[in-house]
Amino acid sequence: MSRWEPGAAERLRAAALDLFVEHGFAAVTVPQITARAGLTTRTFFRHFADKREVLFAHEAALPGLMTRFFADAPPGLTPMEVIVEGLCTLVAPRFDGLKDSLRVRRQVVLSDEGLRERDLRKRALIAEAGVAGFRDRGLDELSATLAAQLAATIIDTAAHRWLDDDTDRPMADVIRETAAALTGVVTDQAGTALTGVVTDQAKAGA
Amino acid sequence: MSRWEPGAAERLRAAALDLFVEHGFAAVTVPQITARAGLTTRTFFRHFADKREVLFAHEAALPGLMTRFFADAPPGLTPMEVIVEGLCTLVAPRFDGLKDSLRVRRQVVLSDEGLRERDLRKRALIAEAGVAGFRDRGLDELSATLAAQLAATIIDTAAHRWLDDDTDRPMADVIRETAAALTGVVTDQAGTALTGVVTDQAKAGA
DNA sequence: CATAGTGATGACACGTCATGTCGTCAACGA
DNA sequence: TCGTTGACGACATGACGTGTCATCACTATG
Repeated sequence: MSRWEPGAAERLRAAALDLFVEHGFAAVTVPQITARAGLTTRTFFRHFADKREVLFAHEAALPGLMTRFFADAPPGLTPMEVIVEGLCTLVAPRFDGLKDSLRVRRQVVLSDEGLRERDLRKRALIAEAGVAGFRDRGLDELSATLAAQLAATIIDTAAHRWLDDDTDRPMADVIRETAAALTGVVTDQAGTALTGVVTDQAKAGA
Repeated sequence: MSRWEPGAAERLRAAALDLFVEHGFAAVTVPQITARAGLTTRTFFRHFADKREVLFAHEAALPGLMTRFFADAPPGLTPMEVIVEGLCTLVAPRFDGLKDSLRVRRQVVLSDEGLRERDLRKRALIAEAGVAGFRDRGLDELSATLAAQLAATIIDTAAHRWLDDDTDRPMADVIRETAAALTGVVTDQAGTALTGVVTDQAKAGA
């Protein structure tokens, strides 16, 4: 038997999320969180760098996965194909089936400026990881940077659309639809052939 | 004669930048800044919401300008044309001729996690403003969101490339080049005009 | 000239965040 | 058995950020 109850980090995370939903992020103090989890303030900062991080630690592994997936994707795929495949493979499974809890988390994040900032930093870390992957594929620095930014834009936009959607559409579909729409905007087909193109691609993908 | 020396905000900004360059952002305290500017701590927070904001307040007007420019651009232009014209008109003049001071500022921002976060938040505010403009142009919500994200990606990437460039190339040129490269990545011409390597690999794979 | 209002600043107090340091105690291995 | 490791508690500290009130030049109005 251990001297302390196990799972300190997870208890802190759960306690923090509950309190954030109940009182709002800014109104909750770290001592309140640790009191509910049965720990001390100092222990909170041993597990999380700051009060915000408790809402983002769960996705710490994503950047590394992105780099490897982009770098190892079959040669011959276009950048957009690599992006869509990578996001559907790595990201979509982290969304499907978790819509309710992710909606709660998003509401908390959007309610606080500081949390929005941290959210954007996490997205930027994913993009930086993507740059490394595309560089390993042989893309020049500029193309790799832009491709990684596009990936970040697609996952971000798709995530919001998926969370706003009330059907059970799988995240991978939304990702493909968003990528197609982005191609349309860049090539100036915005709104013209959009609907038809998207459904065809979505059906092909499913 | 005034009771206090005029230009309190500008004095604070200059003092802060000097100290940040000299000691690093984290090592500088607000009382140090205000002491150099001949003011009190409380006055600093009357002019800037927090310690980071002193490095970003100068671009507070950009989002509003972006919204109006995008919304008022001549009808018939494609989204990418609107983006490039808007950025060249509104943003490029804020760069040309200021390369040295902007390089100093970038170095400070990149040296601190918190400043990077704030930087990303400012970019996101520009993107949000862009969405409003494209919506006013008649684009659907998804296309407007993606177009605004593309604009943010282009300005961000172009700014870094311009700062890394040692020639006197005007910012507008870099913006156009970056936009063209982005179109190339999306339509899979990445490297065609740049290296030629990737295209060969793609053709071999396909 | 007198008076009241406005607005930027100084002065002070306070709560929270974040970190450094040291002590405690269980678990583990030689 | 004994030393090491690692998670946590306890305490102290400094900086951040905010609320509140007083001060004093400037301005408008009569």
